[in-house]
Amino acid sequence: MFDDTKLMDRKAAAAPNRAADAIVAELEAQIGSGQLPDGAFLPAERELMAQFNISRTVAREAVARLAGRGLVEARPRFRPVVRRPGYDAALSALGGIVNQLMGQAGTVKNIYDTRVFLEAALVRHAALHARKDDLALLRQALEANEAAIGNSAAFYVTDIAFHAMFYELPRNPVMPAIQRAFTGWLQPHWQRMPRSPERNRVNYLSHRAIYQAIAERDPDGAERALNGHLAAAWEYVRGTFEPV
Amino acid sequence: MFDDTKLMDRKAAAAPNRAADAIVAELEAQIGSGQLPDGAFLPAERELMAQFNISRTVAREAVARLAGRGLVEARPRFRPVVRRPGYDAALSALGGIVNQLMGQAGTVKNIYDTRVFLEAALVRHAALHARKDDLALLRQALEANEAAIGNSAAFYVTDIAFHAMFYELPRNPVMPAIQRAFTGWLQPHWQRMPRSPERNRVNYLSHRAIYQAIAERDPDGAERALNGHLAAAWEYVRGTFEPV
DNA sequence: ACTGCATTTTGGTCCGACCATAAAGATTTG
DNA sequence: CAAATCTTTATGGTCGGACCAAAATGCAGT
Repeated sequence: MFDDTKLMDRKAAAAPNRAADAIVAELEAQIGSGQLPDGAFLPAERELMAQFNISRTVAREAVARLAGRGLVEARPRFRPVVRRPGYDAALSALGGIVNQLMGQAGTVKNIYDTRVFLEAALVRHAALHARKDDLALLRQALEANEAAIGNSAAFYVTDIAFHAMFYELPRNPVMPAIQRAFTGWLQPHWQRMPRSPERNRVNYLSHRAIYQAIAERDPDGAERALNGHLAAAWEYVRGTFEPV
Repeated sequence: MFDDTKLMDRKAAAAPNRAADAIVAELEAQIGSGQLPDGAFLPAERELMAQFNISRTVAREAVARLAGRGLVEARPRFRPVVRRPGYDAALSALGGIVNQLMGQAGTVKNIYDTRVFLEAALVRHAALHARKDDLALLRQALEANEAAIGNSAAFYVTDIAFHAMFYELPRNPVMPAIQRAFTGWLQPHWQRMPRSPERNRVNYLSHRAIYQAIAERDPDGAERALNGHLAAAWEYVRGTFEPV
């Protein structure tokens, strides 16, 4: 049709903007409106050129922009795929920067403290509001954790799964996403932590204490148990990245 | 010279990667190590070309990548400036995606609930651990809030400032950043909320109740007051974006 | 219907060029 | 001499065309 739209967009953008901005906005809208459904291929770069009367440079930049925002998944030589963003995608967008932050002193501690703070509130919430089936799932996770004491790799997995229960309980999809983000960021440090069945047993006992406090509807006890558990874990791993 | 470096980089990248990745990694490292201090100019694109034996295309993509991650600030026609990332930069990187998420049903509620959940834990923490000077600051914020009851715009600001105190108290720099992120995301909705001195007074009274509970070292009371306050606020604004 | 090869698409990279503006330098002016 | 103004240069933004390698596709042969 007419490319009046393009010209108008350029003018509408008062500040000296990039040409790609208009394309990004348009594609963004199409993704948001479902016109480009999740999983669909983004128009090929050469198609975008024709559609928007732009050079390939701009088309590529627009796609790169969208990829940076997580709206499309652009693997090196594959057709970019539309990814309707979820909470995980959002949090994972943080990944890069957080990893950079991790290089700075005190960052790991700050992030870990934040996690502890949130999780303390979560166990408290669990103690107050967990339903019977929630408790059953929690117990199940606890038992899986116990069964894995002898296998440090499996223990790590069940450990995370146990903690994950707390994030599931509020039934707010943001919470599990936050947990996945936390574990992802802290994983590199945690994996350097020496593990052993003895150590696993200690952690398991902590988990059990937390579970019992929750089952007894004792928020303070649960919070205390969790804080003790995570404080101990911190002491155990701090040496691995703070060469003080 | 030789483009051996380039070729080697290509090989070093096991998977069929983008050439820009190597440059991104290098610049990232230089930023992290302080070799490129905060506020410094990034090498010009044509310099990067020479330095890394790459085409301008790749140089530009690398810069764009860094800009996407928030490590450099690339305003349209200005030299890109190095920005050592902080917690704010990290969370602001979420902005784009979250805004996209906001278009989906239930997202605002989920994010708001997360905020409420966290803030409840924060007032509880405040009630238990606030020091005298903390309380003084909190009282000060409360009084500023009271003084602004007649001016809705000012009230909005002091409202946020009052809540901000809770995020400051744990002295974990992540918390204030989270608050700024929350307020930034929710702001568009909140601003559509009708405001009035009467409404402001109600909110102020809620704030005062929270403050009093904290001053009395009553975590449960503080949490209850906050939850009531924010639940009421939610009821008040839900109509503005859920056309149910 | 399946397999394996040939063709076409498509993203990745390079090159060279031009423009507009920001930054820097030279020049005029008060 | 300093300030304002003009001129040059540096730099990012965009364009068009080209080539490559890998992915996707089509086709042939079994």
